Amino acid sequence: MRADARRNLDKIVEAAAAVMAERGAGAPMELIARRAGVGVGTLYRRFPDRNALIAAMGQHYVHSLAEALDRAAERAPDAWSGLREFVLWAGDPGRGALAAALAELPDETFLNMAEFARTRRRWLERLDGLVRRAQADGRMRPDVGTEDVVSLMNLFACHPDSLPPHVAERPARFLGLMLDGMKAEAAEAAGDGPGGTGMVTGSSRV
Amino acid sequence: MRADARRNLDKIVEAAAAVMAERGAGAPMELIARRAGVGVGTLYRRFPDRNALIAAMGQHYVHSLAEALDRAAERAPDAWSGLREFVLWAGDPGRGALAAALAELPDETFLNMAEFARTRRRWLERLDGLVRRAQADGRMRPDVGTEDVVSLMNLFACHPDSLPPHVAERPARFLGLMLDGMKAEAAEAAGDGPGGTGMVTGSSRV
DNA sequence: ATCAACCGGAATGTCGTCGTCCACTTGTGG
DNA sequence: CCACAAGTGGACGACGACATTCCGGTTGAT
Repeated sequence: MRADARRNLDKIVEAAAAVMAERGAGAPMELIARRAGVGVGTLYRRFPDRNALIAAMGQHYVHSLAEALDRAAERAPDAWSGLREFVLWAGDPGRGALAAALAELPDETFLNMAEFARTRRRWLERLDGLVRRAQADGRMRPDVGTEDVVSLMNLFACHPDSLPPHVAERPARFLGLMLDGMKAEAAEAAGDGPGGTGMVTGSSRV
Repeated sequence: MRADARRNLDKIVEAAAAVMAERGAGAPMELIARRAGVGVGTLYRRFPDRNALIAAMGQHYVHSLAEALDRAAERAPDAWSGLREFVLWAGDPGRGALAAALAELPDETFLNMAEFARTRRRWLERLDGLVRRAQADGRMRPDVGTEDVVSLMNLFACHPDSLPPHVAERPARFLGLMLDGMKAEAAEAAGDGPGGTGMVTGSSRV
């Protein structure tokens, strides 16, 4: 691979991440190309179609999640604070938009992404461990679960443009409110809870 | 106005409300027409452009909000439960999408909508009263305010298609979590709160 | 019975985006 | 320094999704 080609590839990946974060998976290819300072032709030679590009983004994304979780877990004084910090970080719309993009991807795209799946699973397991610890510590309600944390993280995972302005401006406020709602102290007195029969069971996004 | 024309008008209004609720303000006019069992021509004769249609929807919407609030307030045993019930009702994405549609409207559209503004103000005042009462009762944290309640209500006010599936399926779970986070018991121990210096001050949607 | 009001939806025009293609430029090995 | 394979950019044709117009046919009211 020629040196300039390599450089362009890097620029494209970077630009794609940025553009998709702010406009979603459907962002015009030309926008991405321009942001990378490159012609559409170049973009299409590297990634034959949009899905190829998104898939490449996915690798990055899931790795960064796993890393962030580990970091939060080891730095925080206890499981619950670690969880809180992580959710606040990961729930930022800019990051979430990429998750949304990945979720829109047709399944075929993932056929040969074994590593992706592996990383994802490991990450989920660690998250689950953290949740259990927080609950064991008596800091977190027992009637919310790992799935809820994941949901929370992905709550605002859509194009920032389609988020109500209140949220786009201060996502952390709402995430914080929900985290407060997950604290042990906030457990319902009677039938006043988050309104469900336990866990959210749908498939998650990330 | 001829009887059949009148009938069609009603059908259009009803269909527009339904379609906009599920597809946002930008929903194809033809879709609305078809849902109403009417040709696009008819739709355009009644409402010269999309904004006219949205404005008409707005009247309905704000009235229904005001009514619902009154209902909740008088039926609930106390201010906090009334608030909770109202938010759960009003925060449903189907309803919220119309609010989003209204918010997208260019300002000129509202020039001659004095009644709209009046109803809106009255509604906001009552909501504020309810919040104060809930706080006075010691059921609601003092560091969240009316604006937050409104934000909450409009949190999921966007086209359901662009909501993460988790949310679209169970909006009440997340609303419930946030409401729990607003309860007095969930107040932060120290710097652990919803992450802000008080109220959200941006302009609200409804 | 008459006719103005009303209707449906085909037709037209616009817009934004995709993905291809090729004439031109540039890095690199000899 | 050269020759040429590798790489580049962006004009271009095709497309699909929509808004809006227009008019021949239909229907309610008198």
